[in-house]
Amino acid sequence: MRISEQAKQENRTRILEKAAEIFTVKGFEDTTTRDISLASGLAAGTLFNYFPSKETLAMTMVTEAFDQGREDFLRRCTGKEDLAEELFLFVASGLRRLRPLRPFLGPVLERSLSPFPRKNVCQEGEAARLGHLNAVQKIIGRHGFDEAPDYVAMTMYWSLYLGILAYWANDPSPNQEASQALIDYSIRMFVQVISGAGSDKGEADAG
Amino acid sequence: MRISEQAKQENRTRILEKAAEIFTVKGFEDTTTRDISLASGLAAGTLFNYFPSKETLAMTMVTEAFDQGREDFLRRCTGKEDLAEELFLFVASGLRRLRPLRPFLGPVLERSLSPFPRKNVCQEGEAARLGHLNAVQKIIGRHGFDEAPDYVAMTMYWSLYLGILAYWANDPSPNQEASQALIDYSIRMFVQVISGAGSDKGEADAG
DNA sequence: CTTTTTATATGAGCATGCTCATTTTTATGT
DNA sequence: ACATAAAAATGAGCATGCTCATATAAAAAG
Repeated sequence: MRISEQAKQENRTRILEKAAEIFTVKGFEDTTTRDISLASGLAAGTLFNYFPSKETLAMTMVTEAFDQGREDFLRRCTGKEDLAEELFLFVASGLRRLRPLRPFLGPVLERSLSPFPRKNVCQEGEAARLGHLNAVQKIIGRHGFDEAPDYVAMTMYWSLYLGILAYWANDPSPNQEASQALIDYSIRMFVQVISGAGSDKGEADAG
Repeated sequence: MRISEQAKQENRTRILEKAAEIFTVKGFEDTTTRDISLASGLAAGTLFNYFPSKETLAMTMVTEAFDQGREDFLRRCTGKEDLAEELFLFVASGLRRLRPLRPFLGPVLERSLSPFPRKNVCQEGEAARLGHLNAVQKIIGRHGFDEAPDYVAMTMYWSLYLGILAYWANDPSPNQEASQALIDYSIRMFVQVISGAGSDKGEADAG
């Protein structure tokens, strides 16, 4: 069978749309790939011609949200914010775009964004993480921290960011205000670290 | 069929031993529950009379390591450490006991310890987290922070701790020295937060 | 218009975590 | 000893993510 480029794009789009719909209603884990295929008018196996895994399919939406969030950020950023303010704006821009995906975000992010070592790393997940961290590094650079933060700082940033996502993903307060304090604290803490606060190592040595 | 209490305990122990062996060689994900059952001299289904899921089976080992780590900590703690030192000792004691499980720890901890919302929460995982956090609270209390840390502080702690575990789980340096810096920084950062450094909220408001 | 080539759709089928009706073994009561 | 009840072992079977040989439709070549 051969299909027009247009039909192919339409299939891909339809899969993403239907998947988002069903994920939202039934959750990520209770939605089967057969559900999605059939709802998209395709056979069970065909879905995997478009996305190599259920995880990648979901992460495609997340990655898109991340990208849009970054664009929003660039548009909203005035350049007059201090480092903490700018990071807050950056994180908030991302969350705003992730908002529609919130009902099924938990299991997806847990699998794909986690820094725990795994066998089959999801490509989209890696890309999302690197893209995000890269943007953070750029922001930091613009604020005059010439020496790039080391692995310690960036590892801590990612840990805190995942914590924010996890908390925010099931923050029951109407507009996720409860998450704001967490974001605020986390960012301020991170800024302190890369500002070199307490940068003498080995104070507590108890190995 | 009815089996002596002794035989039952022996089965349980054998399952745990064999599972650890095979996990270590093949990794968590490449080990099937059938592998474990057969190696333990049991039929495929029998394993699930002893552990409700593969995840719980693995987490049983993790929980045991956590518990032993806590005991070690109490034994090694002199009471003269400052807060950061004591927390460092606590974390190090846990890691020491987790060491044998390192080869297959990644996927297990990712699933079971993650704060991301999921449908089927693993009981052992919840217990491990609460036990750990509880111990941390106690340590903090002993150091004269009467008002218990709020959810923000404890959420941040857990985020940082998971980051430590993830980094440590595949830290290639001979004795995981590279993880020490991360632990050190993370703990010092946490101590700063609960010490009230920058406790005025809402400085960066960009929602 | 026919043939050939190529890209894609298809659904049977596999592996695996887990369930459950059934079978088997032990303990208890007489 | 024997019968009955309780507890645990068993393996067939299910759901589901994913693979792959095959079928099929469009495009290219003749």
